[in-house]
Amino acid sequence: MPELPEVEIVKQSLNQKIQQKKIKKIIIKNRNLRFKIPLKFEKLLENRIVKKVTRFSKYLILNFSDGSFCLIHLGMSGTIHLIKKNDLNKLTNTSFYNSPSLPKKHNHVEIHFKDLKIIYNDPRRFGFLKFINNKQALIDRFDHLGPEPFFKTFNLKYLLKYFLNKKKNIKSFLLDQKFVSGIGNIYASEILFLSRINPKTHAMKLSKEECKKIIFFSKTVLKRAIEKGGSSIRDFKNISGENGNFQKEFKVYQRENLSCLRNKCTGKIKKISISNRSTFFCNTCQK
DNA sequence: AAGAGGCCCTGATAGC
DNA sequence: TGCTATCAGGGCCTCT
Repeated sequence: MPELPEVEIVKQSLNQKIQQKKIKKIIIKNRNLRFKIPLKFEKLLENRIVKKVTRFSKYLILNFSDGSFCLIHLGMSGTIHLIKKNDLNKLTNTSFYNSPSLPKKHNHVEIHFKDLKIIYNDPRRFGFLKFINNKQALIDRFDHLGPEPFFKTFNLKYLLKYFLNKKKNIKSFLLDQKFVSGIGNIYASEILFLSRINPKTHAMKLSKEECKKIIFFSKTVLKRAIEKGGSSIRDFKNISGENGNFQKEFKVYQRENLSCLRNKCTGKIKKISISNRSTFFCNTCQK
């Protein structure tokens, strides 16, 4: 599901709801996520106060008031759901929650606060949660990740140096989190379409101008997607159950055999596989 | 040592 | 109440 824009949407909506709140209880229904959740996890989180929620790349980060953290990665199919305790609950002291959009299966982790809880749901279990002791450990955990497209360090000099003698195709580089972090399979195709670059182009063959376009459109596409609340294909929703809208602006993703949307281009969108990931492009204007 | 490919897992859909 | 194959927003690991 989630590339950088979708995780950013989750971060923003979580921040409005759980900032400065204390974790009352953790309930784990299934520990077997991407990495097994250790038995001590509940004790490590309970009674900590969420100072704020931040994000790096596709990782959500609960920042606790004592300087520790909890990483949340949503993998391919993870979602987070906010459940408010119903007012009725306060009166009757039952455990009735108001939960219109909560899936029936795969609700693996519950984080309870005083008046609400958030639930981590993940059918494929490619995501994970991990407690991190301190700032240095967090920095170490992200050590292998390249800059986000928004960073100043994601610039022409960086690309030209990185692509020197690199035969790998540009589509794979956009998905390579060591090179640039936060872009996933949807936005990689969209960025290359806007840059008019064929996804199979060897990185070392890219001109200076093409590198500039990649930098520019990486920033603008992700920024626009965030403004539109992310992309909702299949099941992405924000934590209140609302869809994003960027999928309505897809130029190539999931548009196989449809006409190219570029002004005056008469091409059709093709779907190919690159490193086992579907890749969409116009073979007329992305030569 | 860069780069390709497999694998972790469930669910939706298409084709037979 | 059909089966089977294919594909899906990610990232880590192994092999060459």
